[in-house]
Amino acid sequence: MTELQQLIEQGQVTDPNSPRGRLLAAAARLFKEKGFARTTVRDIAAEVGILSGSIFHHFPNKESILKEVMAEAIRLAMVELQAAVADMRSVADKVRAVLRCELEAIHGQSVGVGFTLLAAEWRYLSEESQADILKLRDRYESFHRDIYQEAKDQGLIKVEPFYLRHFVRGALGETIHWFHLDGDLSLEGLVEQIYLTAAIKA
Amino acid sequence: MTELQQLIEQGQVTDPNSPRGRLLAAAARLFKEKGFARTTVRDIAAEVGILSGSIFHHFPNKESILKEVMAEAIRLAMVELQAAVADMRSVADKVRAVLRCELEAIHGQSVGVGFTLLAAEWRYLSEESQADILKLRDRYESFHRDIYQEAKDQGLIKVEPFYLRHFVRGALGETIHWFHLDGDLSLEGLVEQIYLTAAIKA
Amino acid sequence: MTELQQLIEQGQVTDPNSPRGRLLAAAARLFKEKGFARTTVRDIAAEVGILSGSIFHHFPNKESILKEVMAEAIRLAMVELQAAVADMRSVADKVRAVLRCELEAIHGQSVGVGFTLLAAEWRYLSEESQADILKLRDRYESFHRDIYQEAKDQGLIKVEPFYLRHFVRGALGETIHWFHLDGDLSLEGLVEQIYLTAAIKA
Amino acid sequence: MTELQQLIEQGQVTDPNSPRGRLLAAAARLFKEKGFARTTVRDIAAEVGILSGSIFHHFPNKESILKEVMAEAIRLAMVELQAAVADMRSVADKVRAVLRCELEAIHGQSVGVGFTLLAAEWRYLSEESQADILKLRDRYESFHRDIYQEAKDQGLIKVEPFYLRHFVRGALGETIHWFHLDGDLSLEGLVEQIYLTAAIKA
DNA sequence: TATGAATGAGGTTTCATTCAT
DNA sequence: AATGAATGAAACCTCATTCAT
Repeated sequence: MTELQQLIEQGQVTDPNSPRGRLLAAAARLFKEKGFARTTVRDIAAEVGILSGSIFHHFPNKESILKEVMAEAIRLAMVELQAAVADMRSVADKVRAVLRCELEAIHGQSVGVGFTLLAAEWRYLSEESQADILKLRDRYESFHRDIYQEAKDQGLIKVEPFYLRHFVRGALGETIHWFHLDGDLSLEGLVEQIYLTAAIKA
Repeated sequence: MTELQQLIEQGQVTDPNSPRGRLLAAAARLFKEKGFARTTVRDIAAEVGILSGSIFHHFPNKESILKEVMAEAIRLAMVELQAAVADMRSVADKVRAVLRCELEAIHGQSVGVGFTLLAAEWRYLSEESQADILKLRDRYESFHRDIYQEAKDQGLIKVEPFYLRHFVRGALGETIHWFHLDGDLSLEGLVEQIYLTAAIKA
Repeated sequence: MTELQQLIEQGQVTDPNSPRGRLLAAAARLFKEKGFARTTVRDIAAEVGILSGSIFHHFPNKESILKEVMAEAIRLAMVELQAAVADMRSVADKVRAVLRCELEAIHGQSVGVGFTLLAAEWRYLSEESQADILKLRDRYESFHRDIYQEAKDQGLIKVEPFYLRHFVRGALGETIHWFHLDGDLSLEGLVEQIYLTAAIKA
Repeated sequence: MTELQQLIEQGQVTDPNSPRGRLLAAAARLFKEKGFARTTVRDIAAEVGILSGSIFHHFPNKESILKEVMAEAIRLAMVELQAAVADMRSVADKVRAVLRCELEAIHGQSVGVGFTLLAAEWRYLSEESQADILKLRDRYESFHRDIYQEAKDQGLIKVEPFYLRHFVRGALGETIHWFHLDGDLSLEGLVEQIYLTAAIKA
């Protein structure tokens, strides 16, 4: 994972082998499984083998864990997105890359499981935290929209990139509820279905 | 609202003017605003002007309020869906009708606000309740898929109805986060954008 | 049940077929089964097919139900005790009669099930109620002690009646936890075992 | 108290000076005074100077406190019973020792006050807890019965040990309601009265 | 950095009791 | 006499957070 190591060195993502990193991973897993509100700090602590009081040496409070999980998920998704598109020449390939990349963030282990939480547990972030995360997220969203704009300029799609991105984000996010990596449809196949649905082939 | 009155008389939906009905409406509103976990029964009770203990004359526990909100939202959405499609002749009109109908359920007041909660607070339902609600929801989903199947049979769309429905549900559900009835884009316009994105016109 | 009818007519015991009487019987049964504290007025009301609020037309509060159950149990036990001894000539027969009589009150249906509660739920009576019930109970206890005094005067037993009555009351009360009417030992046999243990035969 | 220290070291009884131990002692006292149902966890916490929430660091729920009070009372009573009988040679002395020992458990401070609760609050134990405590209690009861069997073998008593033990347990338990250590009758005198009542002297 | 006991506010739920109908 | 909705106090319990060790 070259991108991951790069981010770790830059201090933008916590080393998953550090106590803090293991805490984040455990929290992300539990938040996804049971929801933020139903996950107790005791649960998280138990998951990494420490006592609940010790968590507060690493995070000022429970909410900050959620915030950090989300922040790291976006940072990671962002670099992976850039890397995925970098190799692509045609716009069609770029669109497919972008779709695949987000699906991997949702279903894969690459970004931890934190990416999913962005939608599901958004409400449990304080307003300040929401603002902070929104800034990170905006760059990520712009990147998507820019690709779609390119596609529109080339006549590949008809809808406004602004709308298309919202539709696609919703459609991809929803896959968490019905698509499974080990099912009949492969992730690559899922990309193709989305592509087919939303884009107009030449 | 003829459909509503009909459901009330059938006992499938609580009269919004009854104590229980006002409780459900208040709960739905608060669940949507603050989330199920952050809403206390005291909040709900205060909203309708009773004390928290009195809630338990109407519902056995807090979760059952959420369940009932969801159940009534689906029942109402279902009859509205059927009514909306009933008038339509062409498949294209039917597709537009189901899109508009679901968007109205999400953004309008017609179905209360309970419809939104189906996705957002699903996790807070016990397994038994989830199973019960799923049964209701299955009928609703089948109805959508059947329309899409018709559209596919007539060459209007290319993707499998199963996938398309999931994509559309995700895309429409996501609108809660960015679309507002009093914004630049009308609901009718939103329907058209979705239609344009997902369906291939002749 | 001549004694029962007599008491009913005197107004000392409630007619078991009246609403109030059925309430008392149901309460006694539930108090015995689950304990006073764990029995709700709703439980009692449900048992006789009315709603909880209606109970308070018959009793000022929950505690008064317990008190009345106890009071009627003692009144009934008292007349049965007197009747049982009336026929006996020898002191030995009288002693056996009072033992049998108390065991019947504990295990039989004669006194309702209220007699058992005197010991088990005594604590849940207010001080005033305790004083009232104690007055009733004192007559009952005196009756027992007087028989034992007779037995002592005739050299049948050695211990002071005061102590013996306490010992016997404890021993008989405890039978509720291990003796069952449909077991190997008959009630008559149980009387004999107690008699054998506590009294010295000639 | 050598036996107590021994049990503490074995982890079978909580150190009365530990937080948990003080909690148990306070709970036992309150349960005895007001009954389990009327004693609130706040009461118990206040008694040892902590807040109610802190109780749940030591016990999972209120019932488990009662269970532990009972369990420790039996464990302690058991070792004291064994110690008391160990010194005795004649069966008559053993029987007296056993009676004295149980009376001390009921009236003394030796076993805490938990022993009394075994009878009085038995109902408030869940079925699982009842089963657990019964196991402990069975050993204790067997010990008593074995002594009585010895006495019967030597012609000291006539009744079956099984019945005698039940009678004696009831009689001794009842003393809680009328016998007081600082009254006219000494505990030793009480032992003698019971002995006289139940056993046949040569 | 970790512990673990304690905090203290707040949560859901229970339930005897009231009262207008 | 009965209903049934509401009361309101109080119950048990949860849990993020603190802090001395």
